[in-house]
Amino acid sequence: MPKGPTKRRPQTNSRLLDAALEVFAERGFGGASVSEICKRAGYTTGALYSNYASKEELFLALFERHSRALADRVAAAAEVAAGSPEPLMALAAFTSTPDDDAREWFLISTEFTLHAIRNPEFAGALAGRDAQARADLIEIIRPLLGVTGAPAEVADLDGLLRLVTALREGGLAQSLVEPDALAHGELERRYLPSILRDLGLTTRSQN
Amino acid sequence: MPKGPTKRRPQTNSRLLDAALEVFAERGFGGASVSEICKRAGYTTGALYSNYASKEELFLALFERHSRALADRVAAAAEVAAGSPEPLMALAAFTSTPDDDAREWFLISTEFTLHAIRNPEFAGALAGRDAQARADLIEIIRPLLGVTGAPAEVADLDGLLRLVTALREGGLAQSLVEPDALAHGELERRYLPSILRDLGLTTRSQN
DNA sequence: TGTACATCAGTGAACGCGCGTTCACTGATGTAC
DNA sequence: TGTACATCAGTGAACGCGCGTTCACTGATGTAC
Repeated sequence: MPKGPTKRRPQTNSRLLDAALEVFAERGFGGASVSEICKRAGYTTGALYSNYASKEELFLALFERHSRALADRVAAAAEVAAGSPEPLMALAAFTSTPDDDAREWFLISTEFTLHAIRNPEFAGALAGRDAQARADLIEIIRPLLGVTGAPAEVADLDGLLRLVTALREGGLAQSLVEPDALAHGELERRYLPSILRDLGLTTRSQN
Repeated sequence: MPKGPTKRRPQTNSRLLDAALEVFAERGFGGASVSEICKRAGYTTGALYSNYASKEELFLALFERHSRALADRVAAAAEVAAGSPEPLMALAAFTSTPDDDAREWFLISTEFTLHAIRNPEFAGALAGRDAQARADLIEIIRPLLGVTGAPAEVADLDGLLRLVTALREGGLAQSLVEPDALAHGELERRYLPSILRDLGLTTRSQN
């Protein structure tokens, strides 16, 4: 006599979320249909409503999972940055997504951003998550700067990370619209060094 | 016996486009309903189909009108920049939208971007328009640089304008999600001067 | 200037379709003995 | 270890609703005379 969730529940759940990611990315929240999501996940629509109260709740659950994935990437970035001669540039490059899921990652992130701008209650959640990600990155960066003697106290690192985020998202939009005109990460590679130099944050090397 | 479009046609058309702008911005393409657009414009749904073949054609017409508006802003920016001691910064600030329609402008632009990423045929149209806008801006910038003796030939102005665009769009996304955390145009004001200086493009003043 | 009337511009009811959601159900799960 | 059976997890048909689109129509427009 089962008393709690069974073993297959989490699997069903994650398949639904995988499918939701695909369909929301490809058609947008309004354009995505519940039945297409379920079909792609290999279930009937009832399965979705056995797991979530509504299409919007599924969307919010996807946001939660996406947020955990972001936190994982941030953590992974720590290791890469620590071993690099130019930790800030390494972080900027690594926090960017690998090329093959850049498209889906951008589409769903943008969907979250639009949802936030249209729904102030949700904006708080998105802002909080992004602030947390920046705070985690700062924890990584600060000691690296200390080690190399950069003037960590003058730098508004949070502002700098906002800049990197804007550059990444804005650049990605252009890259995805015109893949041949602008390579992924091109803007960061090209213009970030000027800024880091100007802020006195270039740490170990100088090219 | 009228033989072509009548006088009231263009007015109907522009009211439909006004309403479409509002509703597409607020609900997204998939979430916007044709009947809400028509109601807001003060017509019945038949009026829309007397002017456009489908919801998507209306969306594309809105894109065309938006593109003309962008060209107008670029032209207006020329005059402001010419009279400024720091023409590049003035351009960056002016090409940014006035605060009150920043939100709607961002939402609809993002809707266009998403549509482009999902529909390669449309991506060409969007890329072409943006390339034209950058080319027009370069026409404005180049003589200003010449006059002040900056090394215009070393600068990849098109790339620089891509950077400004990314900064504006990426910054706007953050400002609109968290209005109190980041002011409109803050990133440009704060970080562009470093880059211009680094590229040798600061022209008349230096603060 | 005024009227006739062909053409144009919107009306508004109706269309079928696919949407998000519900629910009575069947089969799977896994604990208790 | 095996069986009984309470609970859980999905099924799949059905729901009403609002969607995008169509079309026969009425009234507005504006040219011709």
